[in-house]
Amino acid sequence: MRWSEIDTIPCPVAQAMAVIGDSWTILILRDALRGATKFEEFQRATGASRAIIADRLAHLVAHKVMERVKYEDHPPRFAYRLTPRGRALQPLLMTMAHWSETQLRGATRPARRRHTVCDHAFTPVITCSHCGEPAPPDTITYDAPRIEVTKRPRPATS
Amino acid sequence: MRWSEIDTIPCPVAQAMAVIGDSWTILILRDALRGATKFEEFQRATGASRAIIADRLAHLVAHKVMERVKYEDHPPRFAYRLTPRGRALQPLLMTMAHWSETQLRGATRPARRRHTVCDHAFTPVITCSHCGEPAPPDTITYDAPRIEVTKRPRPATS
DNA sequence: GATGTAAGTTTATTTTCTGAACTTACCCTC
DNA sequence: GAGGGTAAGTTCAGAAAATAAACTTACATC
Repeated sequence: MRWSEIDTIPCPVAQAMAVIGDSWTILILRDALRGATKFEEFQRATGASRAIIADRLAHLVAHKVMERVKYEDHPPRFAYRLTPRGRALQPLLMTMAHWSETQLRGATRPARRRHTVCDHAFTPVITCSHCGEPAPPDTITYDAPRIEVTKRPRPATS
Repeated sequence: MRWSEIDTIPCPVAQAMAVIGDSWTILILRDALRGATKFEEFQRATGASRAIIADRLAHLVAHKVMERVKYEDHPPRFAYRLTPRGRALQPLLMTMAHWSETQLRGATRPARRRHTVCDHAFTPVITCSHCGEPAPPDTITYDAPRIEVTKRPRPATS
């Protein structure tokens, strides 16, 4: 199976990867969440080739993660802005950064996130929408385990 | 810049992508979190080519996200298991699946997650480690905005 | 003896990426 | 008014990576 066909897999993770899973795309989204909007900004900040930036931005626009808006007519200039769907990726990027900071000992010191509600430095904690308590991996089960869709030949009737 | 060089970028997100950002890798991790351990399981569940599975598993092992353990000597058989570092990716995958389920209208119906602490269906909510309240994107600021590391020539003193 | 399973490796072909230059269109400075 | 800068791409040839399919080793089962 080709990578370009992952969007045919009926799985939420695969569907997400079809939209944001290409190489460089996450870095583009990282920069968009930091405020980048221009083609050149994405190119410089990511370091990817211009052809890749053009391709990935078009892909994100096609999937309504970003929108392309003209902000100047002569000469034509465009800004790429996150849509609500794109802004909804912030928790994903934050979770990824947190994993990186806690699990990989790189040369990067942790970002200092501040919660403006309580005005304190914090780390993200995933909790349960029902009881509000933390929901670490070992406290989670799935009600309807995913069923492996296997094609089995139907017994011939003719 | 080549994709194989992202690991040189001093940014937590880029460092994470260097470890888990290749195409197919997230699907391999998805299956590992679902309980897959064998080479053939990963190959069948993801649909990627055998060469890709071999390459990606080796990469994950090299970065201590998975470990390769022999579970049979004659003939040699190996299992790939998540390390603590790998299991720590569960929140990332869950956040991704949640984004997909809420933001993409695919043919995939939402997984029914259950929190065993309160025994209720739930959705993941990111909260603040300090006050415990939800920390949506618009309540988060950064204390030390990332500084662009630019080399500027030191004024000559001789 | 043939088939199946498991864990890969090898190979030829196809696809994608990279770096660099090129294009259009305007503005600013000397 | 010539040259340089900015912005948003496109084009192209060469390099790198992915793909499908076959092959390998080693055993177990039919």
